[in-house]
Amino acid sequence: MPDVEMTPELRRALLAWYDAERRELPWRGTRDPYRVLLSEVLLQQTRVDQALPYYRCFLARFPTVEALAAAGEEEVLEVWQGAGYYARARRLRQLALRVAREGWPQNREGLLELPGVGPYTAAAVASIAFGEPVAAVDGNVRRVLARVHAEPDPKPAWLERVAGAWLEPARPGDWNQALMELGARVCTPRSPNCAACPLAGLCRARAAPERYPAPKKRRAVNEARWALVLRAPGGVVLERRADGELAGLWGVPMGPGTAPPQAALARYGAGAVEAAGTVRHAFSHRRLVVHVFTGRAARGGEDPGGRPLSELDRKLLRAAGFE
DNA sequence: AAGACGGGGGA
DNA sequence: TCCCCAGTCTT
Repeated sequence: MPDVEMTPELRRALLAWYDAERRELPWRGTRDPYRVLLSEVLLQQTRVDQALPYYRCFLARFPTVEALAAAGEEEVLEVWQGAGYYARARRLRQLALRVAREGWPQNREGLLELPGVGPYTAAAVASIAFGEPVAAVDGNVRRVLARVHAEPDPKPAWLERVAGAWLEPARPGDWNQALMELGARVCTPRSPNCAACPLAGLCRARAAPERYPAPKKRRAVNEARWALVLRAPGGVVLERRADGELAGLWGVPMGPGTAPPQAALARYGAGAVEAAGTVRHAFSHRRLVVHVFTGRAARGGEDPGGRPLSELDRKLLRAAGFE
């Protein structure tokens, strides 16, 4: 079957739908590459509603790319804490250092070289901030194109070709956002509202939209951990997590297994510890069951409010009686 | 090509 | 519960 052709009428219909129905978001209507980029990075694997407060706080704290470049990593994580995918924040700071030094790249190709900027973000920023006629394909666009073509397994090269053919070169930024907005508001993963869809007339998946794209299976792995919440003179014993999981954030001592080994207790100068229940926490591909233990340490200790913490560590502190 | 990386919300 | 999200980087 040939690709579905995007006609001028349908293009107008989608753009009209976008103009009328789009949400008013703080990053709409700006062409400042810093703001556009920040919104795109925040929206990587994150829903609009969740990203919104972070966008405001981040911009209030770091109004310009120069301000961000001047900040320390921990300052940046402080604002990002709770948003997840913390590598985004660290890469954004690296990006700022480079842009403050060398200036903004002027096209998709150049943006692609920046840390944390992949094919989607490069195309999104290039089209929205620079007006470059390039298609941005995210999860929403992927779903819309797969459904319109009844394509169960849309591959990147195929998406690139079809999205490029559909692009409205006169309004590339609006066109990309219109397609994404359609995916987010109408052509949703489950229960799409086909009756409200401006593209319904040409959609080949009308009979069974939820079959496209075919869901991929992933496995969840349960994992046992122990965690130590130790009261100490200065507050609670916290350490900075190394590279890997939750890298750069602070948290309570934690390790594999259902109880801390003696060596761990000795390391923090903790005597007897007491079981304080379990905390469950889901990561992308893992489900943690964390056995929490409380006790006292002779030295050390920090105020948890003064360090960037993940939601997991907040749960652990709550389980141990810290609010 | 596959795995790692957070957290939240909808069904 | 399970699934997915305005993805990117590393093996």
